[in-house]
Amino acid sequence: MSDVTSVSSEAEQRFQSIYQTLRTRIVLLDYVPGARLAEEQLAEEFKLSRTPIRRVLNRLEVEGLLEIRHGAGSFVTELSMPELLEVFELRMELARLIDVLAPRTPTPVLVERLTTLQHACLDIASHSHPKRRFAELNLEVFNCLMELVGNQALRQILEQLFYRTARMWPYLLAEVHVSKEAALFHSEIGESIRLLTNNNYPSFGHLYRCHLAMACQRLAAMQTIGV
Amino acid sequence: MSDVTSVSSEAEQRFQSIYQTLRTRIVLLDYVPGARLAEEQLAEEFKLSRTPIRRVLNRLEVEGLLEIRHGAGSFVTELSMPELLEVFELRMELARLIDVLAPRTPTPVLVERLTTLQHACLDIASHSHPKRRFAELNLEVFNCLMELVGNQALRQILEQLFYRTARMWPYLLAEVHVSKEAALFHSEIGESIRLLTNNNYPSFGHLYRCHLAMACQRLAAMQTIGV
DNA sequence: ATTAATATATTTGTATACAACTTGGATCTT
DNA sequence: AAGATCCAAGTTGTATACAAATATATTAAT
Repeated sequence: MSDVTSVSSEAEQRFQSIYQTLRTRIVLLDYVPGARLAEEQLAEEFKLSRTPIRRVLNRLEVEGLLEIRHGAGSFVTELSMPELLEVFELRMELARLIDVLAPRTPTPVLVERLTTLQHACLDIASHSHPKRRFAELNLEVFNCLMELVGNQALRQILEQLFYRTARMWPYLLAEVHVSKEAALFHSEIGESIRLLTNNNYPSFGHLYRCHLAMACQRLAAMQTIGV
Repeated sequence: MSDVTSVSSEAEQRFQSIYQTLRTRIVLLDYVPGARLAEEQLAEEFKLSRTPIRRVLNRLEVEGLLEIRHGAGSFVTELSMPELLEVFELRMELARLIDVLAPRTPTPVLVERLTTLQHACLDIASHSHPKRRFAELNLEVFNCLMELVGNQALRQILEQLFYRTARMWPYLLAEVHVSKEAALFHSEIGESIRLLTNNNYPSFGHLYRCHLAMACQRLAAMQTIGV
């Protein structure tokens, strides 16, 4: 994605920056579901007028992370379990396509980044805000792995869907289970690295699918929300 | 999609109307690749200011149909053969998922609409503008078929990808081949109807995939464009 | 005549004032 | 006191003036 959206104009850079910032805040639950984002307030924070802010908010609405109501405000959307499961199902099927559609050779620097992130998983439990830290690492790992997707259209879709479900971790995960989940994540990254360094990268999609499937099961086991 | 985007506010209705209008114009080549869309001009046409028009243009840019350049204008994107093939490949794989993820039972009214559209295919050749007519019917048939997709996330994605490739028909198809292509389309719709009325709808995705695959082959056989 | 530089016109991006709408509270009625 | 009504404050949507950037035409230099 960042390859496609090659930063061009000044305005585009600003947009991307604010867009990614707000998206991250939503996904990390800095803005919890139901929270209101005031345009004026954001405009002040980013030292801009409402106009460019509105463009970002509109985009986030299209992506399903915001709901803008005339005269009322822009509200972070709620998570609904049926929707989460639906999107997860789709992500699982799409994962298989990673192997089929133009898989990319992992670079050494990618493997190195993954290894760094894997080690960081060990420190999640001792972090000041474990759940948030876990969500952060989840985000970073995802961004790494997306480099393996050669089909740009697929990549864009996977990204969109990821950000639609990524909130579930800090939202649903009980504080007591964070360390267990972190350990699982650590081993998952390890498996990915082993596969990638053994030149089996064209079956990475399969592995990723497995990880998603297991995550989906754990998700379904968590407390029911939404409809 | 039209179920999800349940028309709400006045502004949202206006947006949807203009958005779909412009998208259709691009897909039907009323706006050819490379053409410039002036905000001021569109604002005049729709009796609005530039502000809501810009929202529409931004959305079309995200969908890959426009490229907006500061100080220069908003230009309809060019078609590139590699991108078309890439998106087609993805659409083919996604088609299979229609059967897996919440397939919907076809309603009698849907079958009736399809039958009407099928008959309309016979009149394409004698139409005043055959290629455009063909593209129109292609659009309408697609909208019908999307009713069979129960997974909303999948539906949204299929729609997005469709509009990214739908332009190829009026763009690449030679005038002499329109009647041949129309006949093929006629029989494809026929096959779909037969399948749907035989209560075999859970395998509709497979059939759709076959149709896409054949279309993709014909596409590849057409004159090379882009890179 | 050709080319480079400049100026002007055109177009998109931003800021801002105002309109449309929603929400919460105050006031009045019963 | 409960409920309905109305008003006012606050928020998003739209229109518009201006800034920033680009493209085109003009002019000057070689």
